[in-house]
Amino acid sequence: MAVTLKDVAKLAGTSSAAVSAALNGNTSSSTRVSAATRERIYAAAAQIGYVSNPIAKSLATGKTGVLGLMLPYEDAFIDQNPFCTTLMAGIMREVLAHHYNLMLYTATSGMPVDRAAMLVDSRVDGLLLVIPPDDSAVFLKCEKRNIPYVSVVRTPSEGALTVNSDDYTGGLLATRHLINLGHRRIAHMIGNPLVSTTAPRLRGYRDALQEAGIDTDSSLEMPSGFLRSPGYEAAGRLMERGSSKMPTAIFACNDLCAAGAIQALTDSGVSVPNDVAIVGYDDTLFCTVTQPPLTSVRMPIEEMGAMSARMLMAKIEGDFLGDPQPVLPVSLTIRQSCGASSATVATEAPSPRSVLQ
Amino acid sequence: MAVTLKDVAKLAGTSSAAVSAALNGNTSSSTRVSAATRERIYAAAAQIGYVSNPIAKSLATGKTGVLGLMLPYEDAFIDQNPFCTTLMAGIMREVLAHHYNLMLYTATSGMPVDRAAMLVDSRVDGLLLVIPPDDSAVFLKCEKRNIPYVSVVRTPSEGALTVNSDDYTGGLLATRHLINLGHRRIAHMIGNPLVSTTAPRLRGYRDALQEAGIDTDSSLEMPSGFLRSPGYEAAGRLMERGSSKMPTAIFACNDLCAAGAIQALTDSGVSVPNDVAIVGYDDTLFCTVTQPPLTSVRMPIEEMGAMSARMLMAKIEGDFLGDPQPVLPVSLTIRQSCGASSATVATEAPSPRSVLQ
DNA sequence: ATGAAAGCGCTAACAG
DNA sequence: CTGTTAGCGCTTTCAT
Repeated sequence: MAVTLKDVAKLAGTSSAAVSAALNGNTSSSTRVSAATRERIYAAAAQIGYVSNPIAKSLATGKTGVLGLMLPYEDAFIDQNPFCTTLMAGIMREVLAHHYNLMLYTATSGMPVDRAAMLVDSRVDGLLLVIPPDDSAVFLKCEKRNIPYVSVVRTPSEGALTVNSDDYTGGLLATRHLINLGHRRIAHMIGNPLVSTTAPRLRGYRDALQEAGIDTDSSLEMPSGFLRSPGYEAAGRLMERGSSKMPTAIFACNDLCAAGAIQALTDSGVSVPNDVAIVGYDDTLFCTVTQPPLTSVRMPIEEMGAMSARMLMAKIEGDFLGDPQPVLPVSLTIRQSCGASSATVATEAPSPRSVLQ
Repeated sequence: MAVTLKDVAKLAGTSSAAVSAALNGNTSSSTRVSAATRERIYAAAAQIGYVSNPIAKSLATGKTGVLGLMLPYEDAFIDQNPFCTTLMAGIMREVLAHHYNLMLYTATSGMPVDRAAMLVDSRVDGLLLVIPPDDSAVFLKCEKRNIPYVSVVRTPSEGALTVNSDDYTGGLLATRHLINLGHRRIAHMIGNPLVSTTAPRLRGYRDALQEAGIDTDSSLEMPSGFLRSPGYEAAGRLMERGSSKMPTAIFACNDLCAAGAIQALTDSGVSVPNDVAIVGYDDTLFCTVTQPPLTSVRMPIEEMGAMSARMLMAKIEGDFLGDPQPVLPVSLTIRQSCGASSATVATEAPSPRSVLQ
């Protein structure tokens, strides 16, 4: 059916080994094939429209040139949180640049081991794990079958390759910004304790308060989740405290949650930023659509994707050298939701290990 | 290195053929293996932790169980337009349910044929093409190498499998809604003539005007693109017309564009919806964040993804039966941006062929 | 019901 | 520099 190496060899009057060598550039040291036969091979291949069969190649070499991307849950895309998608853009760019391909998987957190095993199969040379739960069965499978992997957004553990952004500094920047604007009663809407970014951001929040000599108040640390409606509800609970105990500022775990809070406050006639200032996290497109536009902590999501892909490919090819657990820097994009002069961007130098604090 | 069929066979005291048959359920008619040997095989496989090698299987069978997903451009994710990502959610759901896998490709529209050829390789059983340009080299390759494919969002052509939503009716619904609210001077912000959804939506807009006896005014049909800033600028140009000639309503090509328009109008002290009413398209999360919340045409994006995946898998397996060119129904989600009573959802029965008009 | 053997299309040793 | 020969791990006739 399909035209194979052998067909090319026959037409070029040579062996399939020669064709293989010619079409792959070179094998080890020399070029193996002479310029003359190479030309004949090229001509023959072009004439009958030969296309290499990567499956056969993979079986012979044991390499597939494919990375697996394991997303945290089946609806990873649908919540319209741009994290996964922006990450993928960065990953795709590197993957294509290095002539790899990407295979997509999604995992439910409670995935049984045997299902995880199916994913970790011979079709991929390595795996990119996005926000994997710490008890993921996939880790076991990878270790056992010796498959290289890189985790994106996961508390670094001994020997593992991980890519994170500096959540601790993010919490610090957001909270300091509010403190610098004169706020003393600052609430923090906490995302999800099971996600590894939650704890360091909370520490950053607390440390910023402490720096400023402000006592932490655990009733101001509100679990709220990463979506819009929990942000709306959490802000509602805040308002029930009465004006004397109500915070004058909120540091929300992400932009969606912040947008919900803005809505709740506005609906109740509380002015943002005059009565309550708000900082979001992720610096997504939502920040420019909310009224007022949202000040937000920015992390280099696309670069995180790109870096994780580069690390994985280097690991696969055995020439991995750099930092096995990079922590990428964050910054603060200032808009109108805190009443500060806008269009300013405060950048922070990377503090490589602060995520571990 | 890895444990193979042969290892299992040896341990179970049988042949690799028997193991293959046992582990794959059944071959043709009978079960081939007796219950006794089957038990031994299962036990042996479990004992040494056998995992099938899909690469070898693919080479032997000529099937990979992998669909290729070709996205329209390299930054398909990064513009934060949820179309691609929501589509992928639908695709993934079906793909996983049918025990297929998904491989990701992105294509620049001007991709040369040889690069297209690389993508259309033996690693996939079929291709899902998202918003492919009509001159895409991929079509040629697929036809030539006889690889099944389904295009999502593309003008149906003879014999091709395509999935579309009813853009014509979408344009009709949006425009009629504005007309019913008393508007006569209605602008349409046009997305991109190269994208196949643009023309039918424009036709819907024009036909709705005609139905109502309103003359079309080409100066009100403004090219604007799918992003926020062109929407902002287009609204600016509209306002330069002076209040007597300025439209009282806008039908925008998508939500992002509509959000930009809202911003421009609000910035100039023009009230939405009191002075100008706006309808968006896509009914994304942005609709609930804008001020006022945006009335928008909704299309079943996730279902479009799911359907395209199902069609492709059926085609691959040779049992494709249904409509080769389905056109999915759209509806109108009414919020506050037109001044109509909100929380109403006008639904339209599917008009299967109207996209072709 | 079962085992032997012949591939799937390619690469990698090995002789020449 | 080049052709021959084994496989990679699996499925699939074909005898038995």
